[in-house]
Amino acid sequence: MIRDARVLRAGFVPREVEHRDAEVNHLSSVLEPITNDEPADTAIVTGPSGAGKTCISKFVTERLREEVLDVEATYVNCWRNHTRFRALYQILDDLGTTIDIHRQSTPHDELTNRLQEYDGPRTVVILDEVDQLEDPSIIYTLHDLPQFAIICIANTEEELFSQIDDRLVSRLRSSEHVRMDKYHDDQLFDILRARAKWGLDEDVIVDDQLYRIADAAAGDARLAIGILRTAASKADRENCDRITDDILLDSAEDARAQIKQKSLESLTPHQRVVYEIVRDHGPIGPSEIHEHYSDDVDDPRTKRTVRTYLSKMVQYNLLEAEGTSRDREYSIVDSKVASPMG
DNA sequence: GCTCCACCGGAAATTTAGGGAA
DNA sequence: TTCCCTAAATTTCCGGTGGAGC
Repeated sequence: MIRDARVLRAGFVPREVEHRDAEVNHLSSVLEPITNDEPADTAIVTGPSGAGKTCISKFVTERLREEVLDVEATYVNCWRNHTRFRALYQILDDLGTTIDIHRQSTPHDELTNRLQEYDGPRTVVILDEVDQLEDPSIIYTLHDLPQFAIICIANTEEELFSQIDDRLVSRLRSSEHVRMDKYHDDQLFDILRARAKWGLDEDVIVDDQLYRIADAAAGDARLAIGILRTAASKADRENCDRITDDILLDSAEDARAQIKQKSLESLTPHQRVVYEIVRDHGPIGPSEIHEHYSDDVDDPRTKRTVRTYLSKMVQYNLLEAEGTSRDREYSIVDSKVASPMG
């Protein structure tokens, strides 16, 4: 029943982007100077999750590379590569200049030097989830090098600007800003129908079901496609020739759980223990968290380190904090959005 | 208004981990 | 193996914040 599984994967970039013509054209025009071997402006792409920020950024750069020979592109997920070293390493790795760079014994400056010395084709650097960078100075470094055009992707402008220093803020304010909104239900339906058409056999899923997925996903294309993918593979495993309503209902829950699971996998064992304490006992204050935590592990870290864990998990949207001082309490983020799938 | 105190988070110091060279 | 180097993680220290109780 699954014709082409790639189409249903999260990172898939389609040949045609639906309902984002204005944004695609806007971003293309910002990068346009590159086609004449001239430096391009930095672009900032903002919008809620699942609005298609990553998708159109990759789409536009891929199309650019089809049109022009001497253009490179590199994609950095700053959430996974949140240190300056890892982000720089990822870029240099894509450019093929990391042959003799080793993770542990190469100074930071060496990576910066490599970047400055780079004299290959002009390169578009997509910095996804850029507000997750621990040290945003990498934006500054790249911004100064005419060889690189940067696309900064973040949820909101405020989140991005709150992380970086004033000098850079004033520079970025003059950058081109592509704003994206959540998809409407009918737009999401079109996206799903296109994916179903290429990814699944005919009649595996009916329009009414696609509408219900669009409705349940509340404007989030990543979630919508995740639900479709989960439903298709579930039906495939169960040897059904079409997706039943029961399967669809289960898949909506599973797809949400999967997205959260991905975040949890990036936590260290100690961080995981802290998360589980908050999940089981929350809302709960920091002292109590540390007491439970010290009981649960053999070699507990200090309160200060646990505070760092907690603020990190708040940033990752796994936990939420209420109160500012002595009244502060942590609880897990409730991802159960009312689901109209039934 | 004052003091206490749990908590926050920045900065610097220290420890840990992992790779290369001799 | 041992020594040396560096990034990353952690700890130590500490000033700042803001409820709670008086």
